[in-house]
Amino acid sequence: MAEFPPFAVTADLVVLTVRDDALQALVIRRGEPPYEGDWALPGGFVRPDEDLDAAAARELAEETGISRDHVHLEQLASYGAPDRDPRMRVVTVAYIALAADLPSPNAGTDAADARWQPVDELLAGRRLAFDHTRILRDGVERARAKLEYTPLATAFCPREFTIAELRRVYEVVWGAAPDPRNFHRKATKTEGFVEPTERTTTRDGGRPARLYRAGRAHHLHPPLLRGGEA
Amino acid sequence: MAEFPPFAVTADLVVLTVRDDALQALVIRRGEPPYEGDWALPGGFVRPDEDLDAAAARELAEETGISRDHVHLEQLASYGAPDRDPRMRVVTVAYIALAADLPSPNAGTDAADARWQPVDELLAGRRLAFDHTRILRDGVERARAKLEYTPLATAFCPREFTIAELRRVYEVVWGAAPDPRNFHRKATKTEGFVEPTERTTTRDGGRPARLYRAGRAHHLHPPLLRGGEA
DNA sequence: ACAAAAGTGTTATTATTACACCCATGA
DNA sequence: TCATGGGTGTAATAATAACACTTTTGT
Repeated sequence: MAEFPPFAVTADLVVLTVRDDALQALVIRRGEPPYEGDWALPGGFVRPDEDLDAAAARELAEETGISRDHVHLEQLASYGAPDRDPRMRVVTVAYIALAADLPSPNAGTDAADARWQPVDELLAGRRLAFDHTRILRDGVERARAKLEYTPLATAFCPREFTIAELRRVYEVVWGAAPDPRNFHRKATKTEGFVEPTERTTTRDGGRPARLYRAGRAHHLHPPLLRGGEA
Repeated sequence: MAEFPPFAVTADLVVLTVRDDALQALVIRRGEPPYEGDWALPGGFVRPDEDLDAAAARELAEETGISRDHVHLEQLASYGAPDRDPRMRVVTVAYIALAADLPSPNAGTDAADARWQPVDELLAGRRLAFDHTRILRDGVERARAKLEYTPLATAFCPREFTIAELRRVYEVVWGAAPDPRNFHRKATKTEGFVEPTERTTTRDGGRPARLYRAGRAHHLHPPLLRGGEA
């Protein structure tokens, strides 16, 4: 029908992991203008016959080699200010991807230079290309909020993990450490949060810790609340 | 940059209100193919120099006459399956708009026929055009979830309202009635949820009820939880 | 006086917090 | 045996849920 203004549509990714006791995001150095040489979030054009989620999964695989089975991938929000890209009118559908610390930091084929960087540094000091600082901030806030009332923290852990490893996710993402003893009870007794295996490990030192897998719940009841807010 | 696949981008709206003791959504009858004669969510193309939020606010004003100051408007999600519109490749950025019951049900200039309809009926029986049933379902679920941990229920109330009116929002949106006495305490004592005025009303019958205004908080601490979930 | 809805008090149950303390391993 | 972290017990506090009861209006 009729006329309509043409837009470019991209899928961009806030890929988060817990690495070296910090929440880190994947950033890619731009090889061409605009913002040449600056760091940016990974992403690219949605193809003509591709759904948005599929585009995000494809970009994730291209830039990191992570397959869709090993991440939590969810749509974050869309960004479409008229001047956000000086070349043309672009609407970006942003996704967050949460993954366990990965074997290879950057195994991309597409990216000239890709690396993990702590989100605190990315949000504080340097500027990312386009409005990617804003997108990253929104993605981190989404992840922080969802740790409260969903079992999403397990997405940052390998397939089998100890309660202490799960707790470290909360420490790092929230920047505040829950009490280890109370956290243990909460995690093991909240229905569907984690499921025990028969195996144990001593990789964290001390007494052997039981290994768990992610449970089946989509929500935590009751939630794990951070302290008061404003 | 160079080549990129062109997309049409629309902003569509899930406009919700509490009306006749039911959660209702605004739907518009389509005057042309495809889906001619079917009901659809209001919305339209984003203009070449318009931000996404501005497009949503403009469509809302055009279809309902509601100004941005009198609604809660927030981005919901984007939908871009390749075949969701048979005419062309369209990505829709969906918004939810929550408003108090309105003076005029439909005062649109754009819409041939617009009306409020209970979301239960829209989600159960009839089919909306395109993937709008899915979008509506997602929007309703977002609203339900946010009532738990934000003061968003006040968005469904007029500027001054009684605690009973606020409680009826929860009754209708959740389909479960909180205890009036406990709800009263929770609403009045949770920091920033509601603020008392000097005025009272007897419009609900019985003893006069104090009128309140929406508070300044963005989150409820502690949250108002629905019963258990799966 | 009565119905109807507002609002307060009280108690049992449940969840959170802050610890003391024991357990099982490696060195 | 000691250090290290895993895991359980317990008591104080806070939040929730259920419901008796008083208050203030309209009719």
